[in-house]
Amino acid sequence: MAEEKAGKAAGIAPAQGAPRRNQRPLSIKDIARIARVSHPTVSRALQNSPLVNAKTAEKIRKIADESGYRASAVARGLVTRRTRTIGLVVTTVADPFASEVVCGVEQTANDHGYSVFLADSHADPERERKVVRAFAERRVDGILVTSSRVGALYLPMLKEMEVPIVLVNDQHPGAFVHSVMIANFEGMRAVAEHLLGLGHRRIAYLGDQFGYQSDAERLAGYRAALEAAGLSAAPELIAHGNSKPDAAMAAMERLLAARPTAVCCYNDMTALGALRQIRARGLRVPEDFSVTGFDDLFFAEYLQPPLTTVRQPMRRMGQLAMESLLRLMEGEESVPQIRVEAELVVRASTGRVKE
Amino acid sequence: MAEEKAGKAAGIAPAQGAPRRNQRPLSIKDIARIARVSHPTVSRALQNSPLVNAKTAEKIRKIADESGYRASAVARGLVTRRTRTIGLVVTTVADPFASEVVCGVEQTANDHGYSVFLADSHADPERERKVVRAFAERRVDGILVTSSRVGALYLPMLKEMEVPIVLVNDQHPGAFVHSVMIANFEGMRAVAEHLLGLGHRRIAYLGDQFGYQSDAERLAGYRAALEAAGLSAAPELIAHGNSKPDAAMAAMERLLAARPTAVCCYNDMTALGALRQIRARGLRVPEDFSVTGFDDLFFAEYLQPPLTTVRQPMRRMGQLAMESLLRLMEGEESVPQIRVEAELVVRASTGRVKE
DNA sequence: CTCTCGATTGCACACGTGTACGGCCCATTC
DNA sequence: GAATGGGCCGTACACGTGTGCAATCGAGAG
Repeated sequence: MAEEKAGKAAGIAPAQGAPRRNQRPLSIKDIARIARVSHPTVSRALQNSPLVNAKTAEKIRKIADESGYRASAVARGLVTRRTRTIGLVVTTVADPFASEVVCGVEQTANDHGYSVFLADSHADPERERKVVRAFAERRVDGILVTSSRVGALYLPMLKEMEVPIVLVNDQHPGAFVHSVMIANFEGMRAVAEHLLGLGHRRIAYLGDQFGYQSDAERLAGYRAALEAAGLSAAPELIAHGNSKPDAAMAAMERLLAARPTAVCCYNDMTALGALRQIRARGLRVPEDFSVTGFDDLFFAEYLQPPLTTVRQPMRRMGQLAMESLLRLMEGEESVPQIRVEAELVVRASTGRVKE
Repeated sequence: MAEEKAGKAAGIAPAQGAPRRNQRPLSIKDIARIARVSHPTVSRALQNSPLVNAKTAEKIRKIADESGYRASAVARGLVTRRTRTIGLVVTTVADPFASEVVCGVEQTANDHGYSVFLADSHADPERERKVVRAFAERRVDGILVTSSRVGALYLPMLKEMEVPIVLVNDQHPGAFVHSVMIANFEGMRAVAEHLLGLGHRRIAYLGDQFGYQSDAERLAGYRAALEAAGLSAAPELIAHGNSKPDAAMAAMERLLAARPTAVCCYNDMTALGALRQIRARGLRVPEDFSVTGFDDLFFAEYLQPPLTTVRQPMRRMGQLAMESLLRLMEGEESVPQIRVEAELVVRASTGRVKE
């Protein structure tokens, strides 16, 4: 374990200046005093209201700009009842899929003048309670969830605060919320068909036990492909991990006992573990065994061999989700559910079945 | 106190209709009316102030709890001048290193009642301006930066808002801020020594042109190891990318012309690209060529072969940074700079030099 | 019985911004 | 010359919470 130690900085003087602790930022009233007008006039001028004389408005804006005045979003939020703030929940930012979505969300949020509160739920009920409480107290205008493990009692809590909610890649049966989803069924069916086309007949499925709707749909896509080829998905060819590589290794070990020649993984993280286990068994990829992923995370094309997978436009999905949320926050009624196409990306981790 | 009827003259219950758009959350005054006390008493009761009678305080808390009251952090922030909010800047959340740090930061921030505003700078000056402006308007209590590409004029802008700042893994010469850093020099020296110990003599360095301080320190560590072994770092054995795999591929191609037998990469992302280029040249790792990384990102041990690298406790570093920021925000004067030890992790991507 | 003091509680502000409303000044119109 | 009206600006609130201060009440002390 790494230990930290205090750097022996040259001198005890972190003193960078005067005690500026009580220095408060200047307010609209300070600007008003300088410009010799009342503060409402300043307020209007800064909003480019047509109610103020063009000349004085210009003067006021100049003063505000030169003095480095920054309007308090806090005070404004209090009176307008809109904070221009959203809450973004993820299971963990450390997951590459979530990171990409967060990136897309943050970008479009900022482009529209919204700031985002980030919260990690870690799939921990206690922490989820705190997140909901925090968002409620912060008076966020909307909520966006990318947590794939939203608990049954979690969403209702969110619901309580009477604010629009958008989910990414998760849709509970009877959900009261909007969502942006990937075409799970079609995507997984496409990889399975790809493997069938390469001659594979014993194809395994390695899912995510916490994948809920997503896992169910992908599994269904896998099943559909097999059945269309006149095969049936044998129970011993199906196992579940938790989207972490080490759990995938364990699950893959069980699957190998059933002698498959290929495996469809729930996502790329799972494929990472599967690949390792397969190699540990002395099998070569793709000569002896084929592996597929889902997501097309940044590392997929840099693996050895590069991973055949299904691409999700993750950043774009974050953007779409945020755009839906923006419309909902504007009061629009008919914001549609969004379904994004998945794209099969064939690389070198899949090959013709060995004779 | 006079009992006020909350209902309007029309007397129609607003609880039914779909348009709950104007439904405002209940305030401290609503609770006060129900409890038949004044609102300051409610305020004090909810703060567990000893100034209110234990019985009434209990009653008030019960009412607040049952009615689902949530204190407005917005209003509180306005009057107390402290929002209990921090701004977190990253170059991009989509980078695994940043994600891990963010995770650590968010966790400890929330544990201390702080919410975090996340902002992506994307190393874009225009976007950086907007981030600073947003944080200033939101009246954040502190700022945390994990952007490895902080521009020269970016930090001064941050400085303007008179708020404590903590940097992670970046330290500008003459910096006015606090920071948490990894032992870049020692870490890179350790991997270089490891390669020297395996008999390598022509060892290349593949850096990050935007790594600034970090790159300079790691390069220095590499140099120090070579010189201690009586070697000198030839210029043709040094190249720079930008921490993205494809740029690393291009840089690695140039390096290979100098016929090295091993390469020290600035970080794991760089190693990803280097590995691919090396293989494209028909070289086997580690039989023909050795590769090392830095960071120990989640995928490092799942690469084929598993990557020898230097571990950074990224999440812990985020935690430490947040803890420093907390102390600074509490007004502590003597918060030390923090330096974290790096740990060499030897795996299979490095081997004895080929005869 | 009166005075004093401590325990509670309410009143009146403040925080920084937005906005309905009224008032002033000046030009135009009859 | 007076009435009208529009442009511009200030006054007076409101938003929801925190806090200094005064007021009230009851009990114990003298």
